[in-house]
Amino acid sequence: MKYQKIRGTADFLPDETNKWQYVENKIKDLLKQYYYQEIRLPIFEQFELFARGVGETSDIVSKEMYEFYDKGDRHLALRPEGTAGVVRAYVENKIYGPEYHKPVKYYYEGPMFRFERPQSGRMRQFHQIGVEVYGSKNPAVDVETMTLAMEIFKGFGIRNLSLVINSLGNTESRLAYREALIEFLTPHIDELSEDSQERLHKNPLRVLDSKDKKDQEIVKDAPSVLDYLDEESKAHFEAVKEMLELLEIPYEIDTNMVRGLDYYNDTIFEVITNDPNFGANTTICAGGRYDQLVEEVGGPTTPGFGFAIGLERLIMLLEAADFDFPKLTQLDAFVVTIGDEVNSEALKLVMALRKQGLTAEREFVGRKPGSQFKTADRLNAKTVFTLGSQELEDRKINMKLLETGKEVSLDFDTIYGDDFRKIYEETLQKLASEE
RNA sequence: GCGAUUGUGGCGAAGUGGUUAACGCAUCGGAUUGUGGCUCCGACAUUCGUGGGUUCGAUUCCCAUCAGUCGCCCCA
Repeated sequence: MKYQKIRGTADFLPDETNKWQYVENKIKDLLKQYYYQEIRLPIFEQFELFARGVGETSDIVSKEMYEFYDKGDRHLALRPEGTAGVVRAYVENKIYGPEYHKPVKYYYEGPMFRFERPQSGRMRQFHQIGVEVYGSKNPAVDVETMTLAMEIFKGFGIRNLSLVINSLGNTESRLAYREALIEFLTPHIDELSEDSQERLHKNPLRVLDSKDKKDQEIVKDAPSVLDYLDEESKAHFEAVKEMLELLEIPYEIDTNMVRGLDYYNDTIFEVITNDPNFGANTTICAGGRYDQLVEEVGGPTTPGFGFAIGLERLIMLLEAADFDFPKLTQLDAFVVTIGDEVNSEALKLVMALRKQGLTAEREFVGRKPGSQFKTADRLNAKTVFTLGSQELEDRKINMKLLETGKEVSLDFDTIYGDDFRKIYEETLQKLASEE
């Protein structure tokens, strides 16, 4: 094979896109109810935006970004996540201005890029749908947004969902906690896994969610972030919990849950499923509050809250659960052709059917009638119109309902008439009710 | 970046250091000059991911490379 797709990318053939369209549409419908509006942004941005926004030390920036210089020697990167770009657009377009109703609620959808080792549910080009809310520190924003995340998954009938929350507090308290954590872990350094030993000084919070059994054992007794929150953060977290209870949304607190991206503060959350079809606990959605990022990117102090859903993972989950994706395309009519001499009339016929709003396809390659019927069957066509030289001569054609095998003869004049759509529907009814 | 594993027609899958590379599905043709889901017959890989090496001979052994899958790291 001469050319093959780049590692970690995927071709989505119609069987797949059918599922994707269904899932995307369903999510977007729900987003509209929450008054989210779509924002579409470039796939590449200045490298610096991600470096500053996501955090220079994060793995995403330091080793997983697709970065390059264009012919104008600009240092660019393919977006590894959606939030930084949305924040940039928010600032650049001065959405913070008074004419925009606050909070501003945007959603985005599209491909993201990370140079990682491909694995199930993890591509180098992958897709996220995410939401961002700007301009309110109200804990109700946190709760509304987390609720939305949960509702999206519930809408697909996914069971065994849990909402896991935590609070990181503000910058100062996080620093204080970081110190305390290093102090706690240092005496155990020899017992920690190799990975965690490395993390200890680079990003000690990451030790908290190590998968290593021994690490987990040690970390169990580690100090909790929640004990380091200041009054404001504490009140905020309390309010969030109360509102979740008010809405009767079950949640768990995991004080060891942290974030890979550096910009979060206060509330962070994940939606986790332990659907038996899907293996172990899997995070399908993650997000939280980021009150410094807009300022970091050059705008006025503006609180933010958001989350992103990995679409590949969501669809994998649905497939594993044998989710019944409705077919988005249904062929109303298939035109069977017999003989070359009907070629032009078949074209005219199929166009006329489409003009009536019907979904129609015809035979193009001149196979034998039996095969054409088989195809019509396989394409799940409702009806078949059989066009041969006899029909051409008589100006009449048979319309057959595949389900029952019943046929009726129609004049060309009727089919080419302006109100054929109505006649078509009535004929369908009639054929279906016949013995 | 690390580790494991796999790579044979459109798909699934057997197989072997020597040459006719099973079989199933799908597809196409015929039995049945123009009507579907059954049956029967026939066709369909100058070739076993790619490149190199060992050998008289390699799809089979070795090396490299590309790709898939799974785990670690990381993350949605």
